[in-house]
Amino acid sequence: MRGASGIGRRTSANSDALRLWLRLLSATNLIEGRVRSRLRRDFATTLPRFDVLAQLEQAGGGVTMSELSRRLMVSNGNVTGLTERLVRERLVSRTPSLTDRRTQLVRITPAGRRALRAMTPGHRAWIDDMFAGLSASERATLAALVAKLKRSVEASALQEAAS
Amino acid sequence: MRGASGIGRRTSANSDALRLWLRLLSATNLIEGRVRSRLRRDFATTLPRFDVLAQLEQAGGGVTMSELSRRLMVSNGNVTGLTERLVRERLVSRTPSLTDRRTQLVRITPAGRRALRAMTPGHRAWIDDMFAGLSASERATLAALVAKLKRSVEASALQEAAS
DNA sequence: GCGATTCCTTTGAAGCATAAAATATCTCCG
DNA sequence: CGGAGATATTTTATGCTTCAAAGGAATCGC
Repeated sequence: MRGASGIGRRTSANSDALRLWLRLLSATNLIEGRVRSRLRRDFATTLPRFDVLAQLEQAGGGVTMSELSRRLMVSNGNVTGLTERLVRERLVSRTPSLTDRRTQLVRITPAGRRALRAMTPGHRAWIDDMFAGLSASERATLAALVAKLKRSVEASALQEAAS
Repeated sequence: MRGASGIGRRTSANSDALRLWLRLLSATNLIEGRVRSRLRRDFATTLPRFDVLAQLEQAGGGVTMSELSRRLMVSNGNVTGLTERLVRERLVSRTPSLTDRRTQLVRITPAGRRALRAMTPGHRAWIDDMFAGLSASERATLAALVAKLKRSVEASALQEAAS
């Protein structure tokens, strides 16, 4: 577009990918922002807190800090502060492991489970509303393409790591 | 839309939307994280800084703080600190408007333009690599669906604002 | 002209996020 | 057994982000 002489066939593909990425980012930011502000307004909480509770509930038993970090896709340093605040609010418990003195086991408390249950239906309804403009088949196509994109990104990461 | 009667049929659609959303979020987080760490590693900068420079370059002339806030889709308060740091690094200038004493005009400096030009090709190549697993037609389909999703989200926002 | 309202920006408090270094523990190989 | 490396977690420094509140400045209505 700005390149004068036509860098070649790849120019249009490149711009396509960049534009697509910016569009994707803007759409997810839009959704994420709305979820965040509704969580704040309706439940006086934040998205990371909600995510921690949801992951702990889904995990069932106790989860190590590292495992939580992987599941949330955030750094382990971050997980320390995150659970710290949730422990302070009594929504989560953190106990040393009996078998490995390096690790802590994080669990959702009954209060945490109550809080999560109070939020889940609303949360699901917001998402549903926001995606309502897409038909079921469009959602299926989108899901497949996003899955493929994710594989593509992971492949590109592997390729770079190998060099 | 939240009406009572059709909970039966809508259940699976709901889970679909939620799963799709989580997948979308995880894919964008993956890409964003890679862009962020490469910007840090190769250019010793951050994504928000890059975004500010790119927006200012694209804007051409001076841009008010509010306009920058809208373009970046971040809060006003955030823009203050962001430009603050970039001004300190001499990549951006900030001058009071002559016609409206409430506003500041932010501009990219020659040094900022140089820095941006140094980063742009690499940035575009990363994105291109990460999207390489999708064919041109898949990218086009994805772009169209994301655009439609965005409209859907905006419609849902309007609808809520009206109530 | 003047008051009310709206707009632009900054400030302050809290939280979220990363990377890098420090600490502690575990594991495994010799 | 002992030490080298791997793993789990916290700490530190820095930066990004939001919301809410507050200030000054422009504009609208009269």
